[in-house]
Amino acid sequence: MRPAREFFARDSVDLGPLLLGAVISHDTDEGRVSVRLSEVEAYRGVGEDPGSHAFRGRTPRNTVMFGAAGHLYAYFTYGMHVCLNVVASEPGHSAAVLLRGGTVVEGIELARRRRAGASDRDLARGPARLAVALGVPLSASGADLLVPPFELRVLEQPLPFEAGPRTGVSGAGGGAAFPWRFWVAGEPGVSVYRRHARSHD
DNA sequence: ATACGGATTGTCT
DNA sequence: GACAATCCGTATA
Repeated sequence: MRPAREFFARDSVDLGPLLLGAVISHDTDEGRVSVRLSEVEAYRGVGEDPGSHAFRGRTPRNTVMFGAAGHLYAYFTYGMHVCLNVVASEPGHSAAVLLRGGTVVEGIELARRRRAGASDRDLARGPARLAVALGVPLSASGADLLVPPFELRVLEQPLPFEAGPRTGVSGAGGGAAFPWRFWVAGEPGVSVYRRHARSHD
């Protein structure tokens, strides 16, 4: 089903699992690519989640996290990668769900071109890879995911899922204190867990 | 104005 | 398993 905006206006930790099995589509003049999500991570807001971009309050970058649910929060990181989030929670709050991985279910030829050299399994397996496969640029941050060129369909019946520590989050936001990484067991689109370089102590 | 490090990935060992 | 790539956002002065 294509959910109404209220569907996204809830705690990101609750929304995350509901996005597993959902299909996100993006249209460009090159065509449509759709990805079925198999892994996500929840981030909460101001003062409550040290791993969140919104932890220290509103800034130019994270402003869209404070806006309406169901919009796209895209950010640039490591000097070269774009990652995508679905904004959750309600206006004035700030929370989002990071799309960490999935499998391409439509437009696989276009996705292969965008991810030249990657195996089919790796096309959208990982947050930055997923953004490339879908062809979503950083400039799309703030876009409403409920209207074209995006489409988001979720399952009527939520899938069983597993939860664990978030990947790549260092410091107080990492580790078992925030087990807000959610994935569908056995799905090929689940990324390899790589402990953050700085979590070795 | 400057310094630091990152919600990652690909390549090499 | 280890490391480089690469540049923007944020904090500090």
